Amino acid sequence: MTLYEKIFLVIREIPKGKVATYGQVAGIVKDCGARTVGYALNTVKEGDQIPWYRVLNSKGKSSLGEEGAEMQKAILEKEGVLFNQNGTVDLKTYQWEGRSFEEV
DNA sequence: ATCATGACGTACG
DNA sequence: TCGTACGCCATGA
Repeated sequence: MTLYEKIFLVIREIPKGKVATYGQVAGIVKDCGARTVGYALNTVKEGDQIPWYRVLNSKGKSSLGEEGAEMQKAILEKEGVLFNQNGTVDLKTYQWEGRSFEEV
């Protein structure tokens, strides 16, 4: 199993209506840094069934461009995640309490 | 095997 | 408080 697979497995565990940060995922999948998580998501294809939109940076905002961010925002709102005026997510409210990779 | 790159994070000015 | 600089690790050429 590659590191990406691990990352994807963890991200798939993010429940609907919750979000996680790159750093958090990196912490769960300890064999990598935050950048690797983002890089992994970048390689995700559309048919991979990965809820990439539930992963935000430490600011609680999408790291994509404006366009991607808006799309992501739309999807998340559809799942019940509310955004602030500045387009960020309230992490202390919606951040997923991820378990260790071992539990998965 | 090496070089350059990328959806991040933290420290410092 | 905001902006910039540097470090992190795995992947693809």
